Amino acid sequence: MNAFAPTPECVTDITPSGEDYAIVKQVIELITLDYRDQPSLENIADELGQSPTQLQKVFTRWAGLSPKAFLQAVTLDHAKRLLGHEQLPLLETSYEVGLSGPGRLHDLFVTHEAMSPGEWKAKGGGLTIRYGFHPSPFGLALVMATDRGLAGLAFADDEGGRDACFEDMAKRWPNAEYVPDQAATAPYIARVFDPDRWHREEPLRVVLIGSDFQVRVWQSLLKIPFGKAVTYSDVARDIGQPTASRAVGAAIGRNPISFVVPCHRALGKSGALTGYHWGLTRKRAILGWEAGRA
DNA sequence: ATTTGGTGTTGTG
DNA sequence: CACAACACCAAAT
Repeated sequence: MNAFAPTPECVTDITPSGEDYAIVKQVIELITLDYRDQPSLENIADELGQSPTQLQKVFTRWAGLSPKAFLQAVTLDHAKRLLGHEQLPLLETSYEVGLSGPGRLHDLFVTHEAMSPGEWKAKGGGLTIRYGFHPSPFGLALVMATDRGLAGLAFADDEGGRDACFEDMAKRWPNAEYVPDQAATAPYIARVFDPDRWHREEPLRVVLIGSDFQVRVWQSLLKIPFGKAVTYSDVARDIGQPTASRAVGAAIGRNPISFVVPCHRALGKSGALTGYHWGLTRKRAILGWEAGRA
């Protein structure tokens, strides 16, 4: 059960226990399934065998958003609104708005640097990657870092999912050396999920380790302003390969630094939420979380 | 509503 | 070096 790594005790406990996450997850699933019926808090609590007040409290603490607000935020209508409340905003224009609009919340102030082609070909050879598991608002998170910055962020579904999660990440750079080091990764977690620190403090350094094409796609995602979304074909157009939307989808799916590189802000052309490497439920949750803070 | 055909890149043999 | 697999999309049933 707990054979993989010692449970983190150095972590600041702003996050709910795994149990809470499990409950919240059910709530989210229920809401997103039945949002058409606009279920009341009572209905939901009934369905899950919880008391309404308790449920309200847990959910709000977890998401910074009441269940009611979340319900509204998460309808398809919301997803479509993200794409642009006027006509479909082409990526260019949303960049304009995102970059030049006064006081507009831009994205995380992330400075990114890609690895050189040589380093990429080495598949992580000669690279030391420190990693650790930490609780996060969206479940247990696996953080990976090199001395040049944050390299990977993934989500594990439950305790048993740790190994699978680590495998999934580690096979991306098979020749790297992996060292468990909670102390090194803890600072990243603290910053990444605290929106107040995104633009004031010094920028977050990340390293994008991937093929040339993938890196271009990820850089394009980083330009999407907070609280906005784009379609896969928008991204394809932005990187100068307008017919490559499918390839873009594949590349987005391999994004190693989830949440930081906002792959959750990529939607299908109709505004429908399409896939997510760590589960559609989590994608909805993240979008809802952002909607509550926009 | 569903199906079908055209896509670019990547991982595998 | 070919080939199947993809978090897609538009056009034709």
